[in-house]
Amino acid sequence: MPELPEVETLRRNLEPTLVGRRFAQVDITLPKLFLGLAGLQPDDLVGRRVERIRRRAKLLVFDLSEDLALVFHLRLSGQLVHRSRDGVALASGGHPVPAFGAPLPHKATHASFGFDDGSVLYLTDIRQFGRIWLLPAAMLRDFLERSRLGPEPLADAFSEEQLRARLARRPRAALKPLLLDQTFLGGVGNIYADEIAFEARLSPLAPVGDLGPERPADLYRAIRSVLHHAVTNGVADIRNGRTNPERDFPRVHGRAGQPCPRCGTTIVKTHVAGRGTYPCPRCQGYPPG
DNA sequence: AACTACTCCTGGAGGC
DNA sequence: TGCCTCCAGGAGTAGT
Repeated sequence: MPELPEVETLRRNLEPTLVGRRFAQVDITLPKLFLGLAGLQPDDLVGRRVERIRRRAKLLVFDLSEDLALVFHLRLSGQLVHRSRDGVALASGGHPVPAFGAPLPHKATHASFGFDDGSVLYLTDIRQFGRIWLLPAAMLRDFLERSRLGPEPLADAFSEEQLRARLARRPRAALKPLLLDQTFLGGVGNIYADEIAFEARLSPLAPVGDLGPERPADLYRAIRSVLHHAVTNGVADIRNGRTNPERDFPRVHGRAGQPCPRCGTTIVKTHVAGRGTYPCPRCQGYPPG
């Protein structure tokens, strides 16, 4: 599930509660989700301290003492919950099912990390697609480069000019598949791709080479504003594809049959790149032609 | 290079 | 109630 805003929110939540803590005990109950590089095993975490928590695209990266790194990818349904020795919620984030306040471990809790203060970090992942990598810090750069992730859309270094240059390299690609391509841009997933296309008033099927001179600027502003808004004001709240009608976000994703918040036209559901896609036919000129 | 289809999984929703 | 199908916020791989 979690896309850039959810992972960034999780990172900000965990930072104050985990940095400085030492691993005391590690329990991996679903072995396939743990990938130790250079022969590292889960128990190699014990005694290591969390020095820093970073994010790259949808990856959550723990820099550890003694030159190790622990990397999480929550994929579709992973969540992390950090609880104190007494079971008090310290921090949580990721996929909201099961509810963050539910008893832990849940039957889908596949890894737990105990710390020196008695607190525990639980990884719960119903669909088992999430992964954890433990690797030497010296391998982290290669590890990240191998996935060829595109630029960080919220970084200062990500400019409109950079976006234009990257669009120019893929002129025949349709907008939504390009936004989902992690080598084009790091961190956008299915919900935010729809929200960005809506904000920019662009069809998810529009070939980006046909946007004309002005629209890339709209797209750039939409990428920045949609992701920034989500990180700042709280993230998407969806349960199994159903939008929570109490919230104004997402504005179009999951809202087939509801009126467009801009023009009132009924939002439709279609499939683009094999993913459920929700455009406003009028605002976004969908379908084209 | 750039599509699609299939794969890894579980579980909730809705049709009958 | 049960059974069935479809769908779900990701991404790697294989085929065309």
